[in-house]
Amino acid sequence: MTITITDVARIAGVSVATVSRVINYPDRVKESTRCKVQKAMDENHYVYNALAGSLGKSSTRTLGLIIPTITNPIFAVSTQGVQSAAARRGYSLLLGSTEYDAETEYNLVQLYLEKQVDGIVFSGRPLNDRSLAYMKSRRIPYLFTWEAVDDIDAPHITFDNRRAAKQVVDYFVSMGHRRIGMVAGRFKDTGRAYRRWMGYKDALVQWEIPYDDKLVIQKPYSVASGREAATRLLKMEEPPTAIFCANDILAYGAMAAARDLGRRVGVDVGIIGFDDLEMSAVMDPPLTTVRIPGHEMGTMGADALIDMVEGKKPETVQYVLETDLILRESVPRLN
Amino acid sequence: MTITITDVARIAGVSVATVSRVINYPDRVKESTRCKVQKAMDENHYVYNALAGSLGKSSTRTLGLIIPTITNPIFAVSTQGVQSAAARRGYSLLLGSTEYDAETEYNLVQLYLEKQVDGIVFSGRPLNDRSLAYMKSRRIPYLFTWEAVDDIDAPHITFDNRRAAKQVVDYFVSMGHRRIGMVAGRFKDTGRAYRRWMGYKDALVQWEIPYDDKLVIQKPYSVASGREAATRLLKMEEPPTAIFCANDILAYGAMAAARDLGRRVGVDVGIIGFDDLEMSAVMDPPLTTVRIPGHEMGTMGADALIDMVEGKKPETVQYVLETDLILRESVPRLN
DNA sequence: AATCAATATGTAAGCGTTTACATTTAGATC
DNA sequence: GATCTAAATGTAAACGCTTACATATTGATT
Repeated sequence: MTITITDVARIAGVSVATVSRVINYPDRVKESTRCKVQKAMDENHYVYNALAGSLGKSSTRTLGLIIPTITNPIFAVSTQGVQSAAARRGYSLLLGSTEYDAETEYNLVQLYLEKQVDGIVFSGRPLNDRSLAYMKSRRIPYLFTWEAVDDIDAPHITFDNRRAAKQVVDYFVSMGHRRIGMVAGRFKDTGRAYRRWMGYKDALVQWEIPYDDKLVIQKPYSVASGREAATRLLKMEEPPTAIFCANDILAYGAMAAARDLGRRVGVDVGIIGFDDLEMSAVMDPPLTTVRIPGHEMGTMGADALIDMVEGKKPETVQYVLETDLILRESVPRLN
Repeated sequence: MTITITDVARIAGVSVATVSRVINYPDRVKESTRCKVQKAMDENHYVYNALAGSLGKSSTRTLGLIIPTITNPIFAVSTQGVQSAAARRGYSLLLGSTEYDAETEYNLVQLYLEKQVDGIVFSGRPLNDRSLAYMKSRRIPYLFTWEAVDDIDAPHITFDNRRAAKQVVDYFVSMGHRRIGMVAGRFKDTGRAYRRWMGYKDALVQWEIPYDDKLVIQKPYSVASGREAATRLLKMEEPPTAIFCANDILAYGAMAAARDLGRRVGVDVGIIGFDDLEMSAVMDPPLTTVRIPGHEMGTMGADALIDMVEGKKPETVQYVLETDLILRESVPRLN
């Protein structure tokens, strides 16, 4: 029923090896026969079977990418980076999300290995130590993005979550804020959430502001939980004048919370986010936030991984990309 | 180097067929031998080779999904739907985006076919007639989401873009608006954009409002272009009192444009979006928009496709899901 | 103990490629 | 035209699994 390389060979009157060559190394076959074969393929609507092909070669020219969730637009941009860089070099992408679940992540790793991907890009530290152990036991390359993973001997392309978070709080302080709350991500979900909290604390230490437990609320990343958390903070007897949200999604929720309570963002209360999503610039007021190199991180990650796959580069790429605090109008200067 | 089914068989002292059976049909092998084999697999860190497996069976248990872009969050939600429904039934997903380019789409289809996917979910009508012809020439099932494709004999799971758009304009009219602009998507990019424009016109006809060319601007979907287009509309000598944006992303831009020009959304000018993204509820003011069944469309699409793949259902699923106009505060009542 | 039907396992031929190696062909050199 | 080298093509053995079919084992039934 389906036509194979063998059929094409028969029709064109050549051997299967020759057909395989016109597919893989066209310039190793004489032009006249190449045309004959090409014609036979076209006329019979031959479709290459990549499964069989990869079984013969060692490689599938496929990368696996693991992200927390596709639902947060920020992972869409890094994913697009990985995808486009991979495509540019002739690789395709297997995409999977963990939804912050360690077991799901492990299954994903296993699936990828079974599907014989040539390499895996992780977004952040693996949630599951088994995932890592599994990877190490195999011989395929992998790397980390989104978060440095110091204790693991693998390359990473990342940015400094802790430092970026500290800069946020530094800025609040420079605007006269001393009582600063934080809507953090859940530390058990991601190391990034934890690092950003560390950065928050670093700044407090530097500016000699006592750490207050009640000012920090861990929440999953969603608009609704940002709203809840910020509502709680703003309703305290002694509410913060500024709130650092661990990502823009949470910040949007926090802005809504402030409005609900009649506090004007950028006038009565300061809010800063993290990620610089496309929408942040058109919030009312425009949201001050940390721009992270999502797309770049993706492309560099894919490129570095492919280099490893193809044995081109040393295995110790350790890039730390720059972040920028984008100043907009969501932070008032306190008299 | 890598350990295969043959190694496992040798170690466990059984035949390869038996090993294959413990992998695929565990209950067809006696418990004692199953344990022996399992042990041999575990101790030697055997990893199943899905490539070789699929070559033997007919199926890869993999679906291909084609979306316009991963960058618009609304496709993230339908993608997540497809993904989760597929996973639930033991299928994995190959994800690719066309970026609204016909050639890219065709390449994607070709890639999927080469990778032997069991079926393909399209998001909207194929941009490229060759894609479609190609699909038809193969024997693998496919279906459409996001948009009915009447002239193609394939199932679809969709919603009525035209009707939903008409309801938007109906609502504007019911609030006293007669001069209504539209920031539309580009008709050449998607049929959905065109359909929504048709719905806009349907309403104008019904309410006997003359169609004015200058009130409709086609733009690619981005915040920036929404802002541009709305700016242009609002700066007209006789500006619209209401603007229908073909998606929420454009609407966010339009809201910013209104603010830039000192027009209060929901008071001086009405804006309605389309998609009901998570953020729309926390815009200032909260954005009135059309909620579409993105997640449901995804899950139903995947389920229907898998049914087809597995030969379970008639091939003529034609679901039209419901949309809802979510009334919030971005539309003023005109005196 | 013989018979029979399940049940469990083994044998070996695919699945559609790739590729090392062998063979043929072509073109250049004398 | 004989010789040699390089280029073009062919042969056949992998790659790691599945599965139809054959064979062996088991246990119930008589």
